[in-house]
Amino acid sequence: MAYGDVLAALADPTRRRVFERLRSRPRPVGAIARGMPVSRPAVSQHLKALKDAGLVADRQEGTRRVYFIDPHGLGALRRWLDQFWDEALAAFQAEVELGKSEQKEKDR
Amino acid sequence: MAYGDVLAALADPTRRRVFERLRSRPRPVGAIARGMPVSRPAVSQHLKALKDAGLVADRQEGTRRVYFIDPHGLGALRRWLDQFWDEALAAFQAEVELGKSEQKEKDR
DNA sequence: CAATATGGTAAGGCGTAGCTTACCGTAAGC
DNA sequence: GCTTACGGTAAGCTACGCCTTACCATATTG
Repeated sequence: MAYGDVLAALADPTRRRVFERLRSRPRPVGAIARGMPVSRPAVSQHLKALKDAGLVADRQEGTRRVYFIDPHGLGALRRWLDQFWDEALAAFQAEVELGKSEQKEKDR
Repeated sequence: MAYGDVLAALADPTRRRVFERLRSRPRPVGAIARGMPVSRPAVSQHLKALKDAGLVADRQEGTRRVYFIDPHGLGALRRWLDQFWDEALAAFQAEVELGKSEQKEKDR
């Protein structure tokens, strides 16, 4: 749920590919693994990581386990990103306004 | 510049801390490293990674090298996130609309 | 022109993330 | 009730990421 965990989860290319496979619609594990360059257990492990990060959720459906996107994870990332963006932009503006004169010793 | 590189760069907690130190204003390497739990060379390596991902840029200033936020990296991440968010939301809506009846075999 | 400050880079060590194979549990189908 | 499909988990290997210590280059200051 923390944005740090979300970033860590999405950093791995294979895991991101698993995640993006759920973008259009929910899928069971087998369907996700099909056509992937790694084994099905690997996909299961990635799904667990994604779930722990709040990026996906799952429901049991007979013998299958269907995974789908959980908005919480991306929501946390989005909030951090938006806030960071605003602050950085403001700082940049301030920097320009000051004409980057004086206070060279503001390094601390 | 690619969002994948941005995610990988921001996944590491220490590197993220380096990055966030530039949020308020530009700083030279020494000022960034001060008070960090890792050595200055480690910070230099993190800065290189951040720069390669398009998250920071730098300018020479006398004997110092001043780093500051580069909007390109976060911009790429934001675009990906927004697009993903829209598509996932639409898919979720569609799923609900269909009342999750029929097409169980749409697994592919 | 020496002495000092600043910071990039190489080399090496260590921990851990991601993969595979093997195994086990559970639900459905005949 | 057996057999088959589906998928989670454990054990073990390998590779790569991050850190440290050394070293070097450049620029300022006296």
